Amino acid sequence: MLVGAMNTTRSGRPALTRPDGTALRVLVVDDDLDLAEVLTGALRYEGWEVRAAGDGASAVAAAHELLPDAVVLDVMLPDTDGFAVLRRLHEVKPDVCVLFLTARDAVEDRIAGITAGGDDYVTKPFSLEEVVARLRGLLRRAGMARQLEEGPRLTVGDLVMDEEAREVTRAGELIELSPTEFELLRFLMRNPRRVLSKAQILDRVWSYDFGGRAHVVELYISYLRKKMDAGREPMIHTVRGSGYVLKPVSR
Amino acid sequence: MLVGAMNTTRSGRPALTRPDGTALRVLVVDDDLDLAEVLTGALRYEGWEVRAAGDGASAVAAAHELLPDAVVLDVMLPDTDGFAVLRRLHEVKPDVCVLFLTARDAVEDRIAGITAGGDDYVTKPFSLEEVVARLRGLLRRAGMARQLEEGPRLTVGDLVMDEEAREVTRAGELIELSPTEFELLRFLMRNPRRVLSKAQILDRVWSYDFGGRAHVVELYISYLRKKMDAGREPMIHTVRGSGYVLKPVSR
DNA sequence: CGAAGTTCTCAGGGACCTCTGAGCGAGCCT
DNA sequence: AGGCTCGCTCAGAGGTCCCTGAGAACTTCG
Repeated sequence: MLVGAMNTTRSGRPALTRPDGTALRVLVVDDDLDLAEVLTGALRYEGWEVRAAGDGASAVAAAHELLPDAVVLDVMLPDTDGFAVLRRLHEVKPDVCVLFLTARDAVEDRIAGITAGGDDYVTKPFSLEEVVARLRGLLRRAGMARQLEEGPRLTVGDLVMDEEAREVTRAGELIELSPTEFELLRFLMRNPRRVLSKAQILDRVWSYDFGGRAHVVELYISYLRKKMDAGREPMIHTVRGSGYVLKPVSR
Repeated sequence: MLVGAMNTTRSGRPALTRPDGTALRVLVVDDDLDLAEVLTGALRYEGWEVRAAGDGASAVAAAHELLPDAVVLDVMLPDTDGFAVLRRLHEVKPDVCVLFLTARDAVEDRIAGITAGGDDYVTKPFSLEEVVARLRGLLRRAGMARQLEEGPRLTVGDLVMDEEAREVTRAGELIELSPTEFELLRFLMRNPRRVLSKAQILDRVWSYDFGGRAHVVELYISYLRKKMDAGREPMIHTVRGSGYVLKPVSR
């Protein structure tokens, strides 16, 4: 397979790109360097151009250089608060999308209003899948992202996921999923025909501070199978010793 | 699907545009920078071109550059009062629409006199849904807005809302709603088939200074259900862990 | 000034979700 | 085949999320 001519993610999936076909630019702002590192890696994996900053001042400086399409912004920063940074960022680039990171307890507090513009937020601890999904949603709605293949729906064989309505159907039949089941399936559907290890799944779908064991993944795969593969040709396959694959039914 | 060619809101809804198809231009004038930021974000989210100014002098200057179709104008400004600014604005652009922001106990007489010309006002603290709705109404009545799709009524399945008459019917049957219930339903109807989190709903429907808990949203959803879903196929669905969706009944 | 309506707080209870533990079966190796 | 590892599933504890009734504070209106 030839890549290089086309904008692709490191995972081989087609990337969301800017209208001119270049990579989307994202700025990550968090004073927790480990977390910033993880986020940066995950977003690069999506095929985006990423820069990181550790405080409000360097965030504004970086924004001047990068002119990012989106910013992932920790509300609690050492030097300034989210509102101030947001204002400065909007001065630099008025149409930038913002995804806020916030502690769970702070939600009721000050976030109300910040996100009112159509921006979004996730509460710590979050899963990488969630951050990526929210960011994709923001960029898509902002019209900054040009779709190469996928629409707001994810499709694998007769399995269809509407991320906005949080609805999943198989062969037209509605499948009800719990939040964790939904995120697990989303991760699988975004990586069809690819074996995903239990460790990979844990890293992506579960919160970064989850200490649990791989057994949970087996359990949730089991739940998913019961709900979507029951009485049908199975789409989720076990690769013993390696992990799981989601495949459209072969014919 | 290609976006960008067409004028759409960041929410994906079709936008109100100027007769020539370009984005409507709005000027926000308020010395509370946080509030101005929130308003700016919310109006951009509607697909409009927005600029902000913090005092009367810079408002007039910005108006010269932007030539706005509408102005959101705080009556209390640090340098001059709103009425003086209004006169200057009318010199710059005689047909501009004005939405006043005013404290609840402000002298309603003078406001009434000014708004008699067709302009409108909202009292602080307000909800973003209300500001957006008033502004849409103003622009529509002034003939500045070209309708792309929606008229003054919103329709989801057999549920119909006439925004101007403040009337809601389901299957032709009139449903009486309190002001808050009405705004909540309006927000839901403007985002059908889309899961809205309680935080999002709070941000849009409740006043920006409302410190209450997400619990209120549950309560009002409960009220709405009692009034519009009672004895019928339900249209409001709970998505546990995520929020609520409004969906037309069949499929 | 009383009555009706509206908004919000509080608390109980129920439904659902997540994860643990254990038993069992299936595959793999020698 | 036997023994081992790996994966599947059941059952259930504990926790979280959500719904709803009751009522207090406030506003509006007659």
